[in-house]
Amino acid sequence: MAAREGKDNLSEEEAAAEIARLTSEINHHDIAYHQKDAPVISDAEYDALKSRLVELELAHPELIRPDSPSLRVGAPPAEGFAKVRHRVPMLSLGNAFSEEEVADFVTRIRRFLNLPDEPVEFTSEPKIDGLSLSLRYQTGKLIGAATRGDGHEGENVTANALTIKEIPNVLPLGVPDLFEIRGEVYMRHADFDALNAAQAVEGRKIFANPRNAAAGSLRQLDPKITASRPLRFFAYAWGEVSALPADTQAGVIAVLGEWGFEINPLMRICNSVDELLAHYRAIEAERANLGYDIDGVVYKVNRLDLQERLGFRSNTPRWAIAHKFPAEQATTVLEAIEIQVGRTGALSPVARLRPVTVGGVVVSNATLHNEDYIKGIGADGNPIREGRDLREGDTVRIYRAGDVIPKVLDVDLSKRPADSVPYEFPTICPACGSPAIREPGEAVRRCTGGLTCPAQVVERLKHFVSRAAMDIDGLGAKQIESFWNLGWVKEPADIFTLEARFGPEGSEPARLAKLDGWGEKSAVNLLRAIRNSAQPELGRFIFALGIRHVGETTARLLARSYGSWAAWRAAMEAAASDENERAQLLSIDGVGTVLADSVIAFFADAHNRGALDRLLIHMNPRTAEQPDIAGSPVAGKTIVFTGTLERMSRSEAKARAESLGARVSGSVSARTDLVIAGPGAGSKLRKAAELGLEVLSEDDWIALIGG
DNA sequence: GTGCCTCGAGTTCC
DNA sequence: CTCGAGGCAC
Repeated sequence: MAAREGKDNLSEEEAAAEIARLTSEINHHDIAYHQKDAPVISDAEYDALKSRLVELELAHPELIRPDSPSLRVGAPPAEGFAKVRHRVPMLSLGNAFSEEEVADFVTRIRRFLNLPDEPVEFTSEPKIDGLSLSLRYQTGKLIGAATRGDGHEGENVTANALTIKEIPNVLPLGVPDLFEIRGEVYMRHADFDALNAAQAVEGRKIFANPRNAAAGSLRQLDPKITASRPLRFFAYAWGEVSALPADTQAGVIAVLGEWGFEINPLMRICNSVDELLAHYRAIEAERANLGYDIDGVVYKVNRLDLQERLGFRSNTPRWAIAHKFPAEQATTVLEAIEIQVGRTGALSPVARLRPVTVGGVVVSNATLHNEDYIKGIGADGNPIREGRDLREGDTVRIYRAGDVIPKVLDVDLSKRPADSVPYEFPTICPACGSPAIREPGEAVRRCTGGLTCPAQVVERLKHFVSRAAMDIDGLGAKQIESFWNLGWVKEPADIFTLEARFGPEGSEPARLAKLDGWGEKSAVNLLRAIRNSAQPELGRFIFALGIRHVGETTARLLARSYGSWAAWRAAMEAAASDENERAQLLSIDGVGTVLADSVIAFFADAHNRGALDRLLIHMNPRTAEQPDIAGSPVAGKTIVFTGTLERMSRSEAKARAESLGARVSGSVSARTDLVIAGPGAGSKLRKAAELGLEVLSEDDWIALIGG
């Protein structure tokens, strides 16, 4: 190994010692900076430590420690923005596109809160079409600004936010110690036009719309450029806070106005669906005169205690919804219908369109969902659009669903070419030629090729490395595609043997670095990221396996229920022949027969087991983290609710129990720890008595969990 | 069996 | 983002 000394001429031992020293020093400063907010060295000194570490790691990749600060999220390379984790996620809102959906939203809330008749108060305000930003104030000073990103992790744009005039750098005395304010950065029409005119004069980029201009301006690496752009900010929400200055949505927002933020003047309080809809129509009528873009109206439950009770679904709050304006439409020609094969073998038709601008974006592809959608048939077998099947050559109306996803709305039959023929959906897989079968009652036609179908295998590999699964930096769909074509990666385990294939200890220079688009640095980074991914969260790992019916949420549910990989795998393999084990799987609230059988079949398959064995040589999924259960009286217990709950709805009770670390099951068994029975409880209560289980009334339960 | 409510799997463009 | 379908309550 002497030949592999770095260009700094340090020996392996010396380099290792220095890396260890740098690591501990940087960790120390990270803590000082992030947790105590009291840096003890200058940023420049800190950066010097970091770059020395990276330099050593580049020279001695074999010495990179899995806990190296250079790998840490939030400590990125100099280019681009640092990542910031949102302590309170920045979720998106559910959407309503019709008055019925708004009425459903209100009904749902009343039902959840168990207030079928009483009015619930809502705020209603325009939905600004900009980009959301979270501003963190500590003792009244702006200490950080982050974009939404994926909702959990955004980009640190503090330096840029500081240049926006409508964002105060300091709040008045007496504000809570910690206050995260959230709102929308946007650009007014007049400012946008002036900016584009100036850009044109200078021969610079013209922005397609105010939203893009605002986004582009905020994400400038040079804050001076951001400062020169006419950005504005409306405050409308908050994230992590040490105290709240009011107990209603409208009350808190009004206080934000007193603190110096711009708040939207069109916010109103509404007491009924009719009032919400009236306000929606009023805003829609004013839309063209506002001077800035909006794309709908947002309704929120006004009382914060009710918001808290309503809580969150996996990705959206239950207490708010965005009522969207109808989407812009455009007409173009459907030039061809092509078929893509997904990881489950699903054949998905995609429309190739003559490019057309819709809502400021050029669209050339659109999803067609499935066979029936092309035929114009709905799920119930009835035509959605009588006689409106889609044919190549047709003139079609398209729109962007939610202003994002292009969709075909319908056909202009008057423009249909005389020689057009109905589209024939293929019955063999275009990727491998195997028969493509449509199960009775299903909408999707699937390739039966399984592992012999190259399209399915590649898509599964892409899924394995995808963001929500293993999330390996530098290894995305494109890289998987090229490694597959080279024959380097045929199954997940191969990802972990890439290192042996092309260095750093193999051939010199690395074979990877010779490929188009790869340099030595990116190769080293990739290998490091792969090594760094060897201990994934169990839930992510289960999701990565790509078992049918097991998505992100279910994977986490399984991880939480079984705790460790070994326990889960053993249980799933046993469940094939052990009825008790299968019953235990089915007893998990949210797991039914289809899901259970899919998982059991996955583990019964010899090829899958072999691929797992090969993969697990290289990795070790982490045992699932339990929810925050400090002081929780029900942590780790299995709970069953039965009968009618009178003080909260069943879904609310379930959500509360889970947030306290309990496992909510749908059926009573010997493994049940606690049964909460309301009036009208029947068979489950009897069974609980037979088994001698602890049974609580709803009042006891509420007392137990503390209100 | 029916009617929610959620989740999974597919998709676009930048 | 939408659609289809799984899971569960009624």
